[in-house]
Amino acid sequence: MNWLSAFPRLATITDPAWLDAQRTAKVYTFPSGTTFRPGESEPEFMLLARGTVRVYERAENGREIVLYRVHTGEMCVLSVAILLYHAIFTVTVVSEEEVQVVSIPQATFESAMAESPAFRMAIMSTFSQRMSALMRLVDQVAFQRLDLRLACILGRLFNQGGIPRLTVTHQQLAQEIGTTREVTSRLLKEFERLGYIRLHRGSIELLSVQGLARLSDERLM
Amino acid sequence: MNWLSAFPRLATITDPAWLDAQRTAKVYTFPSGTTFRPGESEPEFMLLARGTVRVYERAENGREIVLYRVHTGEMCVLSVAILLYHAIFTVTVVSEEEVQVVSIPQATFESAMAESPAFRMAIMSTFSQRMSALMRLVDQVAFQRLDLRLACILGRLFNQGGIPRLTVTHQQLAQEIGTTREVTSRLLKEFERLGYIRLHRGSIELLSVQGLARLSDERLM
DNA sequence: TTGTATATGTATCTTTAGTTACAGACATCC
DNA sequence: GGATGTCTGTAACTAAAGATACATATACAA
Repeated sequence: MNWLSAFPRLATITDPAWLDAQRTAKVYTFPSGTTFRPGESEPEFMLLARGTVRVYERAENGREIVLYRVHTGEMCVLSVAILLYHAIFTVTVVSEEEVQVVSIPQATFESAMAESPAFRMAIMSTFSQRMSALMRLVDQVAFQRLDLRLACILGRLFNQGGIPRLTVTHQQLAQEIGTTREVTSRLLKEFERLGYIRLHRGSIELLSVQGLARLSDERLM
Repeated sequence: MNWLSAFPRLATITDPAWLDAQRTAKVYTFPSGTTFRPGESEPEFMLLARGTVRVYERAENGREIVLYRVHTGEMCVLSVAILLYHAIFTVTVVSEEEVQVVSIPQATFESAMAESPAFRMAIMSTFSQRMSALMRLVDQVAFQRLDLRLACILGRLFNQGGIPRLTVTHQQLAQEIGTTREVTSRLLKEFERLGYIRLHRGSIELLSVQGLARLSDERLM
C-alpha cells in the first residue's frame, strides 16, 4: 500500500471495509498528456497518488475552459458520481504530468462508503469543495473581465511555482480561461507594457507581483 | 410528518436514525421573496417541502446569474456543505413563491447521515446532480452566445409552464442569464421580429416553438 | 544548413455585449 | 383624474472579445 502515503487523511482510517478496499486497489501509471473520458471505461473509484490532472470543458470550435484540477492526494469526485449515480459528464480529463492513478473497484468502494464513516466524510468533503469552487467559477466567467481572470491565473501560477518564472505558452493560458491564443497574447503584451511581466518564448517572467495583484486582488480569486 | 409526502424517496426510508431526525424537524413558512444568506443563521439541514428557491450569484454592479433552483421535494446541498464542512458560499438564495422549509438540526442530521445508507445516498445523489449541472453551466456561460442561452431559458420556461404564455419581465430574464435588462429587451425584440414570440407587458407569448428550438436545440440545454 | 513545427507579435476588422440616456406605455393607488 | 412606480422600446455610443491574416522568431531535427 505504498500509494497510501499520498493520502494522509485516508491513511488514518482503519475501518475494515476501507482496509479491504485498499487491498483491491490497482495502481496505474500514465504518461503526461493522457486523456480520460469520464464514463468511458469500466467505472471504478479513482484517486490520484501522484501528479496532476486537469478537468476541462471543450467547445465545438476547440476553445477550452478549465473547471478545476485534481492534485496529488486528491480524489476524483467524477468517478464517485459515475459509480453511484451513473452521472454523465461532458468534461475531459487530461494528465499534466506523469500520474499515478489508484483505482478501486465498485464493490469494495461501495462497501467502504457504506461502512466507513471517515471515508465517506472525506468523499463528501471533496464534493462540497468542488461545488463551491464551481459556483465561484460561474460567477467569474459571467462577470469578470478576461484581463482580470488572466491576472488571477498568472498570480496563482507564479505563487504555486515559487520561482518568478513560469513555463507556459499563451495557448495554454488561453485554454485555462476559455479564450483564444490571440486574445491572451494581447492581454499578456499589455501586462508586459505595464511592467508586470516579461514575455519569453515558452515562459513568462514575473517582474511586479504588486502589479498583477493590483489587478487580481481587487476581485476575489 | 405531513411534509414527508413531498419527499417520496425519503419517505420510504425507515432507518431509525432518519425517523429520529424527522421527529426533530421544524417546518417554517416564508413568503415569496424571502432571501437567505447561506451560512448566516444557525446551520441546519434544509429541505424544501413546497415552493421553489433560486440560487444565484450577484456581481458588485448588481448583475445576477442563476446557478440553479431547488424545487419542491428537493434537498439543499448548500446546507449540507455548511453543516459538515463549514463551506463558505457567496451565493444568495431567494424564494420565488411561498415556501415551506423543513429544517433538521445538526445532531440528528449527522446521525441520519451516519446511520442511514439510503438517506446518505439521497444526499450524495443531489450533490452529484448539482455538480454536473454546474459544470455544464460554466461551459454555457463561457462559450454560448447570449441569444442562444436566452432561447434555451425561454424554451425551458414555456415547457414547464405548459401554456404558451410566460409571466416574466425582461429584468427577470436578464438576471437569469447574467446580463442587463437592455440587452435582454434587444434580444427578445429580435425573437419577436423573427416571429418566435410576441411581447406583452409583464409576459411573453409563444408563437413558434420551432423557432426557439432551432436556436436552442442545436446547443445542449 | 535547411526544413519543419511550434510559439509569438500584431494590425485590422467584425461581432457581441454593455452603457447611457431617455421616451413612452401601462398599472395602481390616492 | 393625477401621481407614482414599474416595465418596455430604442437609439447611439463604447468597450470587450473574437476572427482573420500574416509576419517573425525560435527550437530542433534531419
